Amino acid sequence: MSKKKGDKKAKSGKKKELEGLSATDLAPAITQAARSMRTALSRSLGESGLYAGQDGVILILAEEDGMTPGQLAIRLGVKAPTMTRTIGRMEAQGFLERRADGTDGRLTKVHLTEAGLQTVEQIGRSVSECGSIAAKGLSDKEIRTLLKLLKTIEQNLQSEPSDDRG
Amino acid sequence: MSKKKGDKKAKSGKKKELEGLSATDLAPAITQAARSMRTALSRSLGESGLYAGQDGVILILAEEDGMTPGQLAIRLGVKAPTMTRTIGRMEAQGFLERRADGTDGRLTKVHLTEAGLQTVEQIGRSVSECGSIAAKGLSDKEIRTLLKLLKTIEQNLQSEPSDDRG
DNA sequence: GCACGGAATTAAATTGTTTATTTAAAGTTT
DNA sequence: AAACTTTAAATAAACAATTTAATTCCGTGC
Repeated sequence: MSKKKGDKKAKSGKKKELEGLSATDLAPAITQAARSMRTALSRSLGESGLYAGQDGVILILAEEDGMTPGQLAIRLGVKAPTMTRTIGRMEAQGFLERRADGTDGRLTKVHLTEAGLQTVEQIGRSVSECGSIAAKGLSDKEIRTLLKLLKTIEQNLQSEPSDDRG
Repeated sequence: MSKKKGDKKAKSGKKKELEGLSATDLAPAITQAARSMRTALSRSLGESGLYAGQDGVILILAEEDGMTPGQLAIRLGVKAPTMTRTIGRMEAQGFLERRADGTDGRLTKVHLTEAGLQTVEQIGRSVSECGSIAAKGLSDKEIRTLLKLLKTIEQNLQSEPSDDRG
């Protein structure tokens, strides 16, 4: 077993369910867990007038103000267009504002407003609280294991951008 | 809050608050993993003309045809309106069809069409493949651990409506 | 006959992706 | 140095998923 490294593809004509015996359940499991997490976070975030997906922007900006949309997108793992629109909404909501970069005309710098700054603590609390609720009953070690596993599969998925046919 | 990275208060846990030292990262980690998974699945599914989120409907219907939208929603862990919309689209795409229940006028039964039936195998392959890609480098035991942890946090989140407003 | 409850749907808001367009800096050629 | 080409960043548009709140429709019960 464990033909992990030097893997040859499709060595047998059968269904070879060996590898997929558990991995098949991975996609549904992650999807559901993320949905639940998103819903919980969304609820908690709602008190500050934010939607799930906006929290990360403020948190990152609170650490380093004046980042560009592109940088934010990379940090948050979303595509640039998503970030553009989210920033637009958050600007309309008054949490942040865009400023043109004086040096490079292509760049846009995103800055937290006073209202945005005031949400930082609440957001941190919401995210932390959701994580704690989700992790209830799990040991510290288990949480770290989960985090590590999650990071691994994320890297696996991102290093395979497209399905190589053949 | 001074829970920065590198904060070395990770002594062997005794207090409950210490659990939160890593749990804070849980929400972002799951969110991102799910995003990557969704993107990968979406790509793989695209070959059959389906979108991520539609696959589960067909898979469930393939096991038990004629379920109601409400039942499907519960099985897939989404809310009823989501299912209504997804079913509507899939019906327009020709993968399934709605039929009124003769006995109870409130119910709608969802049935797979011939075209829908033909996608079942491909979907199974896509889901399985994505799981395998995501799980690359992980042992069987690790995958099972991940699955178990995921299920735990999902149950934790769903049993806690988080309605504690004070 | 009328009120209540459940199932499905509609409405409105947002995130997310892919594809395509605009704008500005940088590089290349003449 | 000027004009053209290429690249990079931000954005716009189209498509889908998801949620909550409100509405419609139907069956059951008072």
